[in-house]
Amino acid sequence: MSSSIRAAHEDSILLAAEAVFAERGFDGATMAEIAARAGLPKANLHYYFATKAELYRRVLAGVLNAWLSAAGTFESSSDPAEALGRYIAAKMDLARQRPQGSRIFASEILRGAPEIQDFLDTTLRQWVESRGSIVQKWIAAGALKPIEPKTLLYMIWATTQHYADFAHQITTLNGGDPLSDEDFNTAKRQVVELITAGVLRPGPKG
Amino acid sequence: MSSSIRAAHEDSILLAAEAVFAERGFDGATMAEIAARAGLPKANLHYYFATKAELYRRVLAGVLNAWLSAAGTFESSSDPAEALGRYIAAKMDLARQRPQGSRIFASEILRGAPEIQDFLDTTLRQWVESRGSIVQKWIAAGALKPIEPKTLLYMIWATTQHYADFAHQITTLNGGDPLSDEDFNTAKRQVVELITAGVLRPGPKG
DNA sequence: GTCTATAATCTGATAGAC
DNA sequence: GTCTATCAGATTATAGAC
Repeated sequence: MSSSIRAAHEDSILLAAEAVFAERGFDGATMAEIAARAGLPKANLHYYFATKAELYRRVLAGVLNAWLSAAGTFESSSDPAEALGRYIAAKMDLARQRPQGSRIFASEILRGAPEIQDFLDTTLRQWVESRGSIVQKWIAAGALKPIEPKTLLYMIWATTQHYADFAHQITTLNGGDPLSDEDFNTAKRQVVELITAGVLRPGPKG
Repeated sequence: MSSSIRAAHEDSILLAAEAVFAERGFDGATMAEIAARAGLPKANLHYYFATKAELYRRVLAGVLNAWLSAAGTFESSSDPAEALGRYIAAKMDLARQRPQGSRIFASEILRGAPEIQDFLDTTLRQWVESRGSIVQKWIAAGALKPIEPKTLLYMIWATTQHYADFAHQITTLNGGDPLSDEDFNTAKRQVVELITAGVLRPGPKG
């Protein structure tokens, strides 16, 4: 089945490309390094992906899909602490499990998002508006302190994605060792608690 | 005075280089674009800076100096709310006033910090340890909730630097216009309040 | 579908006249 | 100190045999 060979090779190229783009950025990545890491001759990449930019866009599509999957965990609920906690935890897990995707996204934004401006303008913008409405509803119900919803969202994105994008710095400050699962889970719990404690309106019991 | 011509040209090259490195990253930046933006012929850059890497390192040195300047605002104090609030505000102001520096730093960390590993290992590590001790002291005094100091520091860094590193995304989600001074100052106040409210131990008055 | 050779382009860096 | 011309190397992409 030639189609399964094609699928298998595309997958291994995309996997290698995601790693190289994450480590070197779009301009720093070379087709030669991607080919070497995929275990294929360089010319073979161009058989499956016409250009470096097309390969990059395919990698980005996978990154955005994973982002959307975590974004789907932000659900309306009468309990904002539970809803926010679940979303923050999902974003922390995504940063832990797919750090390369987060780094590629960060690098793309740093460049001015030449390849994903449409995603920002449409999908992301609608998502932010709909989730902003949920936050506004919680505020109106007296469950959250008054706050610009985007400020809260940015803090959640920034903090969770930091564990992927700045993992090298975190490792250095951890004495050279990557965060253990235990340390990461402690951080995840503390991030959830710190943010929810910061936005939840103190109840009548103090 | 040849030395003042030299200083003036070095400054204009460094200024142009900071902009280009921030927009394109190290690999994406070209000496030709830096020269064009500095208003000098390309060969002239090599007269003042032998290599692209040396020019990049000089730019990075300025970035780290600005970072250290803001870091100095984190002082020991009997009032953690005031000390943390001042530090967070200083970091927000730095992100607003020198976004390019923050972006170059982020890009450098994403690459694995090949040029500033020494800074991370020495200066930054000592700074984090000393400030971590201050946070521990506040926790022991019952002023802050128990938390790993690095988790708090990472949240502050991530959130404040997000306003520089992800400014393009923020602009897009703001309808295409950069944040106004008013919106930014509102965000700054809310970030300070959200983080301090999250870590401060509720007093006896609730 | 695979792979070697190579074309075409870009870019960092230098030579050398002024 | 300045600047034009150019070299040398790297990199994307393609040609064409197998």
